[in-house]
Amino acid sequence: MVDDTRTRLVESALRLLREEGLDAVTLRAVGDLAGLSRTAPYRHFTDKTALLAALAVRVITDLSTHVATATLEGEGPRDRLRAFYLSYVEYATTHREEYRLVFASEFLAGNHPELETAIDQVMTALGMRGPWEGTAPKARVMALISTAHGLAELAVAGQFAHKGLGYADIVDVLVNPDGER
Amino acid sequence: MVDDTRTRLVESALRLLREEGLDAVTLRAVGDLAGLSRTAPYRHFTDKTALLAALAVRVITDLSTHVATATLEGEGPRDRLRAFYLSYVEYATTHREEYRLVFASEFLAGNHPELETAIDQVMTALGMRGPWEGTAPKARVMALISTAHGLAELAVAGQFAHKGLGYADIVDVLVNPDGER
DNA sequence: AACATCATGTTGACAGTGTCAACCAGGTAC
DNA sequence: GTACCTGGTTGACACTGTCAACATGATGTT
Repeated sequence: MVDDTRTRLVESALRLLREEGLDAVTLRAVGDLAGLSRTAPYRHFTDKTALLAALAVRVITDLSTHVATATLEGEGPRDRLRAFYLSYVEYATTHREEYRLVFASEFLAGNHPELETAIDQVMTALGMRGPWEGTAPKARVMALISTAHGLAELAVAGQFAHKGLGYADIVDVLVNPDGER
Repeated sequence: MVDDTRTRLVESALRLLREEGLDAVTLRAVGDLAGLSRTAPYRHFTDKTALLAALAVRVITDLSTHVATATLEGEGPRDRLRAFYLSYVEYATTHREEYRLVFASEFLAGNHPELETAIDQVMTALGMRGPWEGTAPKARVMALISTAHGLAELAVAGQFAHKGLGYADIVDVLVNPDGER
């Protein structure tokens, strides 16, 4: 109740993003859907990109919990690694527009500390709960995230289906690099 | 000479992209810089995204040759793998805007077969010339590209520097996953 | 030679967009 | 009771992609 309209704005933006894609997330549309006026977001966000950043924080938190719970279900380290990759990519492909938003160029370039720290926290959380529980140095965590992210983006882009592959095939290679079976 | 103005338009767009960023690549600016009028691009491209797709093809070809030559210099398979990753990420970080363009959402979603096939060719070319020369099945090639791409995007986003790491540190982990030295 | 066609280019106009300035209500503080 | 801040509105602006209409020169056909 404290910041009701602010979250309502973010929620409206999320609905637009999900149902009509990123291009449909316009300040006017967000205001309309929230039952407010076109420039209402300016009372809660300095910028359009600030609104999108807040939205991205929401999305990345969802992604984080989805992956974290799925990863925990793995039994051995290899199982957990596979579960991590699979759940990450699964989320990305079933939430295409949202996933794209998180890594959209505006944030990569821009100064949105709010989002930066959220990404940070999620990354370390994933790394900690990941296959190398607790013992993972930073570089390993980043390698893990890098791979998952690249995988997710190419999967979303349809580069695997395009070649008669599923992303599970790529995950197989990643989990089992030497090809033993 | 055959299609002079078309390539001049692409070249103008590339200059704008490099010097002022993706947002500065507007149809009017491109036309101006090419000494033409605002809507001149419409005689050579159906869309703005079609122009950007042509530009992306140029960029991705550059990236391909850069990585291919660098990779060939590696001596053993591990050296070549490291050279591949390093040169890929190096290109991405020194050509940020261009690299982002190639993987911008419009193309990922859109129907630009021209670009799709260019990506295809480059991918297989890279895979073929990569560390598992010739013998690499499709899934391995895609795993390689996925990792390189994820690495590149996080590097461009500054997620490594942000933690006191260089991308070379991550490459170390990727090339030497078991941490032997 | 005369004419039609087409590729290439131009200007004018239009709907949308992010953004800002100005204004307005209502609650809070002194 | 008056000043002030917060959250909200409308009007306007510059800019964008895009289209329709028009010009013009080259090309080709008869």
